[in-house]
Amino acid sequence: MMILGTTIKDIAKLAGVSPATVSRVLSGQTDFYSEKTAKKVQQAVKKLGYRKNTNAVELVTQKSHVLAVIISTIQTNAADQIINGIQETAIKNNLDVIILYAGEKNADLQKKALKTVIERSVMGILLVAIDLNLQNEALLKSAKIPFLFLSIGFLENRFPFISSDDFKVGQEATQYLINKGHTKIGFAAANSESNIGQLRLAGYWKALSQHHIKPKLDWAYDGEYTYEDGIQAMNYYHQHTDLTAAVASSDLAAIGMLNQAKSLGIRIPEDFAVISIDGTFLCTIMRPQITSVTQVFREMGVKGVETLVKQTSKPFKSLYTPIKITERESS
Amino acid sequence: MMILGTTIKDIAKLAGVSPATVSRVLSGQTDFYSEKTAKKVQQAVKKLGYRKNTNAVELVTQKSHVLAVIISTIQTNAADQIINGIQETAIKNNLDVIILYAGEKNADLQKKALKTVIERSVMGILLVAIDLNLQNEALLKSAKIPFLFLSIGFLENRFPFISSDDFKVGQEATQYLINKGHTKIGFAAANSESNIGQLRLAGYWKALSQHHIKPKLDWAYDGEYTYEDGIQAMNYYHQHTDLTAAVASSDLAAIGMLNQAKSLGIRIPEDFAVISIDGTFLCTIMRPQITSVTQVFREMGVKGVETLVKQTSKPFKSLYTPIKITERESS
DNA sequence: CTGTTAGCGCGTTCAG
DNA sequence: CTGAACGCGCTAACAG
Repeated sequence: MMILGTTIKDIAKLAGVSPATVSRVLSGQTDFYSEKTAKKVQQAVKKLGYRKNTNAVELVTQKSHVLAVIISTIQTNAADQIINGIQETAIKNNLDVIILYAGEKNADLQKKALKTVIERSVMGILLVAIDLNLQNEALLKSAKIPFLFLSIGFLENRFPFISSDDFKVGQEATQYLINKGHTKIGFAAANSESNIGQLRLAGYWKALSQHHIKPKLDWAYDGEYTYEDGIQAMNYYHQHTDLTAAVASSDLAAIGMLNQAKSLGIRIPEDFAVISIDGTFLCTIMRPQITSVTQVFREMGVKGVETLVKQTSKPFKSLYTPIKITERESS
Repeated sequence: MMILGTTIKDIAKLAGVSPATVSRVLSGQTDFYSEKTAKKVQQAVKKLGYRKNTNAVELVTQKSHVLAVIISTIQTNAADQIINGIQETAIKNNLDVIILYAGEKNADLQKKALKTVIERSVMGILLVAIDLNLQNEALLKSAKIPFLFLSIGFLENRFPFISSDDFKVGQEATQYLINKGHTKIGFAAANSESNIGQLRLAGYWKALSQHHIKPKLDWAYDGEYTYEDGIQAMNYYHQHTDLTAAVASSDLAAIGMLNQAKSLGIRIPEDFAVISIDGTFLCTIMRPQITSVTQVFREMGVKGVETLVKQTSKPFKSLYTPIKITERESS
């Protein structure tokens, strides 16, 4: 239920001017009205408690200042960092930000979120860690609203994105462990069905092969970034392999590995080294602190908004943000 | 920039009917049109790729199906649970949810978020862990939009809210430690300037006094729910007190205490017991796992939406959600 | 069952 | 500098 408020007509009447004049004053069009009328209008506004009707404004102007962020369920604060970057940059550009949750692998929720923002004709859409199904891809494209994927990359530039180079992520993580003297290196919670997972695995294999290491098939343990997947991976490694180190596909997965290692009496990093992918605050509050391939999530958000704002008619160029190894205590 | 799409007029023309009929078909008003016309309309829609203009709809109907959630960046672990509850319940009630970040103690950001949702005349506003300043309180009230605070309570029913009973939170946490045999009990990162902090402290003192324990002034160590505050509290306790246990005002603060204890060679729980307030997943991934006063954040979200939906003209009744002690390894 | 008319609140011509 | 008139896209009221 919407409560009808005072309109520019009401305040026009009270101020003794026309609605058009009120509109000019309120939308801050300098030099199109006299000081005197401006004051009259502002007094009337204060008295009646006017509030703008954005629906009407956007309907007539055919423009929106709203930037929509569609996000999948947050498990770590990676998304928090991205959102902080988005928010800050949006403010600089005079944009309002609305965030919609699309759940996790829930096509219906995704669709609902997409429809919501499309039907409101937002000025742009940022998709954070969203894995769209085909139908929703079509929906997104048909809307003709500028959009950009964040923290998720695509092959062959299927969609514009800003993310880490996940091949390099896998490669550098593995290279780091090799440099530490390891030769039997796993990849835990690899998520091999996703683009990201495949790219990281490819990087992992590349690094191994560069050092003439032949990975066994079960060195890559599948999973989905979760704490539980980390636990299971460590369990499996312990029972079935002689690995001495592993890359974990997320901070949370790494924590699962650490905890399970402790349960099994495996010392980290003496018996087993772990490097995680993400580098959120979780890495620093764990003991041992977790070495990570650190992604610059905040920067993804910043760059994402900037790209959308500078948007011309030509398509976006996708962009890789830098990664770095942050050495801590788990390796 | 908004791209003009096809309107009901366009599809009306193609289908050979009037815009009103198109509107009826599209808004699913059953029994107000024939099968035949419905089909004609739907074909035209498919061909032209129509998408609804929600601004126009809301402008004319004076109604919105959008529920706005304003959220602060603090407590983001808990906020996830609240949002899940909100989202799920919103879907059941055919509501769209938009989330706005209001930063942390940032009056300008708060104001911006409030204005954004107010000027869009959302059907309701849920404020999650938001501490409004006076000016923004006035803004919120003046909007005449139903609202509700979540996870934050007020004295004297100044605003409607759904939260844990923070007096009880402080009292039961303390009582738990007393039951464990402790008599020298601190309260870390107490946040004594906030309503919540004061209520919890009051509960803490009550529990102590019920057992004839006279707390020293410096047993309550101030702070703001953060990891760093937890570290500092433990440091202080170690240097200046002979406490054997403490309540931590958040899971993150508790983690800070645990880590600092480890650095100082203090064993948890043998030398020092900790119970944290919140009970998010952080408690279970730490080693030792952290005993907590567990709040039902998800339920706050569910109840919040339900309350807003059932809203009549009379004011909300505020509501306490249950708490429980979840014993783990830190005590 | 369907078309016509009117108007939601606002910004924007176009005259004055 | 200001007002009158128009229309954004849509639904609701009222006829037919």
